[in-house]
Amino acid sequence: MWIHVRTMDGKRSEQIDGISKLTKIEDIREIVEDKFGVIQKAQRLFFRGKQLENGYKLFDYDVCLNDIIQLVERKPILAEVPENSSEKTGQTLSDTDSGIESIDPNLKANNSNKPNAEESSSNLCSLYKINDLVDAQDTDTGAWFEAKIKTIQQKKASAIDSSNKENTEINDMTILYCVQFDDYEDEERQLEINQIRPRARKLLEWNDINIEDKVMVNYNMDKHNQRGFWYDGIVLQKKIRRNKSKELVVRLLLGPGKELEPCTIVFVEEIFVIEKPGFESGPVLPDVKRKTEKEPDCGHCNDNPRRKCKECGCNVCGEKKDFDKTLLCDECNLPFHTFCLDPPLDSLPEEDDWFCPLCRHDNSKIIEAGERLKENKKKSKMKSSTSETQRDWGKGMACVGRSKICTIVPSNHVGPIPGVPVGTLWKFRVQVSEAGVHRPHVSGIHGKESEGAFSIVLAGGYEDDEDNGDEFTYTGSGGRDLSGNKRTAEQSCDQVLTKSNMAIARTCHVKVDAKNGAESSDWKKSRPIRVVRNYKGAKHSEYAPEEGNRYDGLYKVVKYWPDKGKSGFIVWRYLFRRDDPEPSPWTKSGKKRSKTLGITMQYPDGYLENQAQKNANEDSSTKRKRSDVESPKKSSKKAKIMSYQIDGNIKKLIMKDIKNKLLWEEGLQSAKDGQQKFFEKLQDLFACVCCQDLVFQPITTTCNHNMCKGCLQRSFKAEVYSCPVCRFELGSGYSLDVNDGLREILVHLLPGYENGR
DNA sequence: TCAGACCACGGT
DNA sequence: ACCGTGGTCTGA
Repeated sequence: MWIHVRTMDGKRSEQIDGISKLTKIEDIREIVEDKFGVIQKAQRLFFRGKQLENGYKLFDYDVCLNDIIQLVERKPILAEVPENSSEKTGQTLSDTDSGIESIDPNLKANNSNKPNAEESSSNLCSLYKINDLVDAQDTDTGAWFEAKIKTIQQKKASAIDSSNKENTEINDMTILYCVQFDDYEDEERQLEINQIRPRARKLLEWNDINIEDKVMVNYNMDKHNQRGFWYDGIVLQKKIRRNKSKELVVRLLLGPGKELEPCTIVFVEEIFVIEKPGFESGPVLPDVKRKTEKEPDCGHCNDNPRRKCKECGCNVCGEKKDFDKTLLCDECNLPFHTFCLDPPLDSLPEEDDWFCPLCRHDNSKIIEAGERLKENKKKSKMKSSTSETQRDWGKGMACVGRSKICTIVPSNHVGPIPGVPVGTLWKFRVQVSEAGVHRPHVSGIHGKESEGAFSIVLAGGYEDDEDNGDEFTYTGSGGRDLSGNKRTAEQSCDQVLTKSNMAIARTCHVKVDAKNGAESSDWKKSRPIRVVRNYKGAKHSEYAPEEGNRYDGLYKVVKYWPDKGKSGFIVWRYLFRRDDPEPSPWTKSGKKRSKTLGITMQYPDGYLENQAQKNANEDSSTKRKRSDVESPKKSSKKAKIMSYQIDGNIKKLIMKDIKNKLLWEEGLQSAKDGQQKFFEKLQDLFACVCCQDLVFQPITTTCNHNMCKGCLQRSFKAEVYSCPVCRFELGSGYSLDVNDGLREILVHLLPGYENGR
């Protein structure tokens, strides 16, 4: 597997090859140190807002193929603390409450029941005190995190503005607050007063939210519809959709001069009031943790500090205190108070490893190190977490997920996928799924019993299937015992005409007969099914591709019938016949067409680089064997790629779409690189800035930007009358006229794309 | 070298 | 909750 690491500013990006989903974070750090020259300790790695911690695997964070991890270099602490001042105010928190020191006697620490220290220091005038629970802004991301003030320090004299020199009183501007983040305990930051405020705990009712209000919202930079971090934002739009769902669009404030808009907020029930500085305002609210993307560390008690928990608190008494007197078992990783043990320990053990009573006596029940990870319902049920297998399944393409999804047509689309010509080749099934041609990852049939089948794959799983190219027989699925996560097995019972078997039968233009099967008297009226041939079909078929998977066009079911297979059990058979205007890829004209279209084997992004890296490593380690490992693209004789010929009528329409003249120029240019490139570009050029999908009922504004009519309407209903792309003021009277020319072009180029909307 | 074991993912 | 015409690792 391979992933990418990118610096937060996006200036540098590197592909990391040859890793596994089971690769540990510390190993990633080592590679990052190599490639970026950032020492491991200074690396902060983020993925979907989560900070990656050593000891965990990529899999634990759902890092998948081609995902991008962001790298932030931890900045050295800038401020120095004068020696005398550190004695007075810069006290660090010791293990008891005695370390709390009040700086301003008038302000009471909001979480301390200790009376204020009489001998509080000097003339410091601060809004906060040590141990105050605050929201603190992370300067790298601009997000606010729940944190606690650990120390309060005075800035070094030289750092103080010279104009303040006369002023001997120390004010808030000259104080640095050292805070510790709740979720990242090893993170300490020195922040200024404006980066700290009381924790947001007051929820805002929908009706109390007004345009232009500054509020605190949850937003995920990568996956906009998922939970992320907490940011400040200015409300731009507020809307209730017809289905009563609410929508809030904000401009995120990420720090001085850093803003981001428009951002659609998903968690509209969790809009918080931004607290005024200081704790003088009103009673202290109960401290209930805001939900962030990070899952609770303890799935048992949800990190509720008031709940006794034998998972994250002492395993004997459940209390969550006296952590300095807590031992962690080296095997089960559970915490134990020294004084709760039987017999209790007076001091911490000398040895590096310590085992709890249970693990010490029972050597048979050794739990793997790193086995006790974050509780994750789904993952804990998975085989990998229950069996003690050492198998590294995470390296290759067998267990990868999709990294793209086809949205130009709905998943139940019948007929060809626009922009995917007959003959298109993909190395892996997962890519066929990504392209939308055959969506299931493993299964050979895509269809619903109620809706019929959409596509099938011929992969030679049934040896008595016959393939004559333009006509073939196909066997249904089922009737096998696949327990144990197997893919194939002997036929062990009869197949029935249900589920996907029924789905295929339904497409046949004849009344369904689940008992005897049926034959259509007019097979051309059957519904078309996309057919993909896999190289494994070569076992019994001469029409299978040499490598990977090939889209062979549309076929229709002529008839289907139950048949006694070699095993003696009933299987369902189907006769498919080709009915597609595009020539079959194995014919002369088909081959020619493939050539002129410039069809080459498609590999996943980064695959060739990864292979090259792999080969380079092998060569350097075993120099003796110089077997030229298949270099997938031997472009010795460069086939001339024919530029994609756009239909004359469509070209005329394009010429008429004057508002998008520049975009079309770019689009037409890419047509010279072939059909594939053209369609990629098309979807890129005409993506709606709001929903990121291809524009639906496109509106082209006076400022020449395109967006869906619905998306712009939403903006208008929230009384925002400017262009979502450039903020050009369109005015409340702006008429939402669909650019019919553009719409017609898109419908012609991408037939079916409107169906799913 | 190859058959067999076996993992997660996406779809119903 | 269940299923499946992938793809890769392992051990004979």
